[in-house]
Order: sequence, then C-alpha cells, then structure tokens
Amino acid sequence: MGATKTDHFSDRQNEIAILAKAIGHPARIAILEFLIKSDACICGDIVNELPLAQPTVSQHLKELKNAGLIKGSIEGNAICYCIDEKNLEKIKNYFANISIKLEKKNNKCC
Amino acid sequence: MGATKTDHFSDRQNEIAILAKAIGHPARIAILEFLIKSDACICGDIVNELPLAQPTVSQHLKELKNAGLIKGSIEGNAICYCIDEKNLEKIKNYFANISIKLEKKNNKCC
DNA sequence: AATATTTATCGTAATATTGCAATATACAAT
DNA sequence: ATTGTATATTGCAATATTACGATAAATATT
Repeated sequence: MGATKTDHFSDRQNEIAILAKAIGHPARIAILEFLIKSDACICGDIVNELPLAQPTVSQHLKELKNAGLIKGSIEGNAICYCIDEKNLEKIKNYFANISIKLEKKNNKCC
Repeated sequence: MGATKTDHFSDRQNEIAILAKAIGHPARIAILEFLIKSDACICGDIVNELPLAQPTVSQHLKELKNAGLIKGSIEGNAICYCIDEKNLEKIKNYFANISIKLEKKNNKCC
C-alpha cells in the first residue's frame, strides 16, 4: 500500500486533486505568482527568483507543466514559461461553484 | 534534505500551499464534496461513502481539520464534521484574484 | 457492569516528494 | 571546433504521504 487509490474516485475529483496538488507547494506558488506578475514571459529568471537550486526549480517547473498549469516554449537558447490559463480557470471555477453551493445551503451545520 | 523549505517563502505563499495541498487528494475532495452536498455530517457516513478503510478516512479528516477546511464537533457518540467556510473562501478569493490579474495582463505570452 | 458502536491512534509497509550535486543536452557566440 | 550559457536528467539521501490492521478511548445501550 501507500499509493493513492486513484481509480476509486471520479475523473473530476482526480483532475481537481492533481491541479490542487501541483499548486500545493510554496515554491510552485512562487513560480506561478512570478509568471503572473512579470510582464514578459521572462525565461530563465525563475531560477534566480527562487531560493532553490536550478535542478530543483526545473523539477517544480516540470510538475507544473505536467499538471497543465504552465507551458514552455523554446526561445533560442532559453525556454520561455508562461501560465496556461485554462486550468487555472478550471480550478477558479471549481472553488467559485463550491462557494455558491455553500451560500445556498447556508451551512447550517453543527 | 527532502523537507520543504518553508521558511524561504512568504507566509501567504505557505498558507495557500497548505490549503491547496490538503485539497490535493481525491479522497479529501470527495469528503469536502460530500459535506457540501449532504445535510448530514456524521463521520460514520463519510466512512461509508468512501472506498477507504476507517483509519484512512480518519487520517484524511484530520488533515482537512489541520488545514482548517473542516471542523468537527462531538455529537453524542459520534462526531459531526462540517465545512469551515473561511478557508474555502480564502482559496476561492486567491484564484479569483489570479484570474483578474491574468485578464488585465491579457496574457500576451509566447 | 458488560457489550456494542463510533472514532482516534499506533505501528508499519509501500510509495511519493523534496532537494541537490553531478552530469547531460542543446543552442549561442567566439 | 571550442567555449559559454541555459535547462533537463540522473542518482540518491532525507523526509512525507498513503493505506490499513490492530488496538485504544469514549460514549451508548442493554
């Protein structure tokens, strides 16, 4: 045992879980925020911005890419990463919907 | 090595990371959705709903509680868990703000 | 009091994540 | 072609997560 029982849950639940998990690390949040904040999709400056070694940053970038939260394109020598809006919208909408449902229920719990 | 370098990132980044990480597992998403959907909030019902053993569910509930996403109150013999709205609002707003920032930028990237 | 019910905790195995040094790869510039 | 620069991959150690059987703790019921 030890591995998540992915196939016992719905596709949607797994999809949101993958997105949330990818976001669930301060370094990856810092990367996302840096990409959102900076004007151009500045390429390699992410490594300089973070308090982590280059291989570690590269790994976090890979995870964000796998989750579909960023995309990278080759720009000569360097690689240009930027936000992949679609999945950020997806998770935004997920929480927005939860919020609406909670309001309707009035959360009259315990 | 192996532990997250928490203190190299901002409080806010760590806070959101903790919330996202707690949500980043399909079982915990299923728990949250069950609590949002159903009127009941008894722990035992959650255990029946999920395809996991009781100790595993208990552990997931504990993590959600630690992250401040649910709260539990003793109800006689049983324990009643329910959504703690405040932190769900917090993460909702976080993604809503990102979305607004991305719109303003027009994401004119690569 | 004895028993049943409900939830938490302990212990442990399997697996995953985090972080980095060393190294590889790929393009730039000389 | 050689050198420099930027990023990825490999390999590995440290730590964390996931899952569950066994058991404990706490209340309910008889």
